[in-house]
Amino acid sequence: MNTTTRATLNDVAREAGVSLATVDRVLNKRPGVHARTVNRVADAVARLGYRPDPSAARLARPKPHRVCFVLPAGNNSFVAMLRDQVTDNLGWASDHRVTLEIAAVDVFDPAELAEGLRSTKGNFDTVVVVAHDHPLVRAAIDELVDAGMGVVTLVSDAPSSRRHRYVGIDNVAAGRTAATLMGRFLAGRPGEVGVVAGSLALRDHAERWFGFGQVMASEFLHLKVLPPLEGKDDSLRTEPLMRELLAAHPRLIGLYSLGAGNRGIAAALREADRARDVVFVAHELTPYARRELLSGTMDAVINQDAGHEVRSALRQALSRLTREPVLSDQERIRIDIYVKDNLP
Amino acid sequence: MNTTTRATLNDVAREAGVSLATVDRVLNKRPGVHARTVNRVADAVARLGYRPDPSAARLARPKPHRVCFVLPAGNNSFVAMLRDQVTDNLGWASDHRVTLEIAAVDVFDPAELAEGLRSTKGNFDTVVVVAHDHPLVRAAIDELVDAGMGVVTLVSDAPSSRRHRYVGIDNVAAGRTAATLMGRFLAGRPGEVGVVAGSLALRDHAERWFGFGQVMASEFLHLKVLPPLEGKDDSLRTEPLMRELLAAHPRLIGLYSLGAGNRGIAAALREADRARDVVFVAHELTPYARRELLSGTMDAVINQDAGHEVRSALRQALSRLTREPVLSDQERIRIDIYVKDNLP
DNA sequence: CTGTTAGCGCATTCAT
DNA sequence: ATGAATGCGCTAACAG
Repeated sequence: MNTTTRATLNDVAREAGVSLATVDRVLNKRPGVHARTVNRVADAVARLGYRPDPSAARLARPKPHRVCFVLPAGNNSFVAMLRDQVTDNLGWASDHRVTLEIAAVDVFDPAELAEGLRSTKGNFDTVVVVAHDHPLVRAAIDELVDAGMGVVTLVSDAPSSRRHRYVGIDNVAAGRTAATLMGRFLAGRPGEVGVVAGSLALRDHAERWFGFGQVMASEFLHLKVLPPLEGKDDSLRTEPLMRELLAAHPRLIGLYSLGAGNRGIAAALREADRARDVVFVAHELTPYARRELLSGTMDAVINQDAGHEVRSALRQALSRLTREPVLSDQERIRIDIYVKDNLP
Repeated sequence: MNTTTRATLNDVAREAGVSLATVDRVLNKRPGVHARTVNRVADAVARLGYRPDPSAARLARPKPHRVCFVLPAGNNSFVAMLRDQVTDNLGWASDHRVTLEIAAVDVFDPAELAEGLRSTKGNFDTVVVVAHDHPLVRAAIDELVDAGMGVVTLVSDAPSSRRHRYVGIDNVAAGRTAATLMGRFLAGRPGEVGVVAGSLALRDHAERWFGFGQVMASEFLHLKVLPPLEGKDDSLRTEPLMRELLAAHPRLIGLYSLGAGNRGIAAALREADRARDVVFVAHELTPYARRELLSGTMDAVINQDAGHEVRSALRQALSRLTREPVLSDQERIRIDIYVKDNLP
């Protein structure tokens, strides 16, 4: 079970018959080393099973890695949770010789996001961004990558950009999960199911809707899914929309809210006195959602753990810089299901 | 957002007007320092907001911390997952100057567990144990604690012992969660619900049963919960039990398996051709449970993440040794719910 | 009771 | 193209 004492850089140097500095050059792929020497060192590394000691590496590193979180501006609860998680990790970051900064941009404006991203160029080693799958944003991301920076997308991906990692959930699967819960909680009752999104132009929202529709159409044919409403993730807009929906659809027995703005939805449900009757499935376990789960207005919440996401983004950002390995198992972001009984 | 450059031990020494060694003595609570000096140093630490650099500390530490995992013997799938997770973390451990060892003992025999625990005394700094809430085991744990070792209970706790931490889920809440899923999936259908445990003498099993009963009795009065069967977590024993149960109860429409031995249960359900009809809720997302979820035999699985548990136990074990802070948020083990759509 | 000193393993000048 | 030397912040052995 024990690993015998690790080989050090010095061991490798001796084994390869070269000096410390040379080994360092080949390990960090710096130029100016003869090909023959490179091989010699590589062999020695392999023979000794050398792995750099991360503690020593950190200690010796003269300047910190700089990472910037580019997060949506505004007072959305989930975004607030992300922001809090970043500040909660300041100590950890400092222990690992990394400095953290947060920038806020308007997510619904791709040009501004792109601009915000570009402005980090040269000032950071890595940027972690809640992206938006839009040409301007993709271009900005690729520009940073070309400049040698690390780019990690968080929560919302830009898959066709050249970002190094995406940290977040599979939103299609999340939509499917919501559908399964909806269908099973409704257990055979026929009727209509409403869907409220923030904006279907947002890739994650579109994906959730897609997954939801997939399962509803194949497994719960007795339920009629209504066309999605778009409330811009804003309670002030979702509330009237929801009020109309309820008035127009007396047979509505289920509601899937795949974005934010849930306070408005809950308010309309209560006003119509249908909060208990309608099965309400939403996303993100905010303090507010927690209360609604306990009150019985919400029946299930699909969640992505903001803390886990921020830590994972940090670990992956670092691993690119230090080539420390990551345990892929630990970095997989789960699709959490919460009901009133398993709240953390 | 940035932390200014951290104060070092040397800064503290200078600020307090003493030497490095004295500061070290104070910080590590070693004896032989005048009370006045202790205060001087403490003040300097506070004034400078000093936090030790964990990398430097690890690098300088001459010998590794030794931690021993005392896990149940046998071929239970969940225990196999725990074991695998320990070996998966060997690299991490080595990076943190800790050595890992695994010992296997028979969980169902408290005397053997106690003996196994005692045998680690002096050979390890910390032991992580899947405990058993039994007087002999509690005594053995307390003995290790008295000897200055760290003790972390994993998955199964011994609450009245003096263990430093418990890493695992709230099993009462897990039972309640199972009941809510059962009740809602059954959605008003009246009938009987069976319960299969490993042994109600095991505290975690008893707690799950308790939580399950709580919710069933208060929220789903149309469902009749049958007395629990005990299958020793063994498919060879659960299968015949289950076969009898099905024969005796044609109105059985739900089954909660709160321990292991699920293969036997599924086999009996299939044999009686009632796998699709009975709502089957079980624990632990083993490779086997995964398949049954996809096949539709199992309807939901309550899980505790073995990887998360092992890493958390490790971090907490280390934090006691190095007094590095832990993010409590990160150490909370979630009660995961899996359906066929959100499988990792 | 308190101070001095020598590394831990690596990154990085500065020489050669 | 390669090597020697210095120091990161801390622990622990050794001197006073």
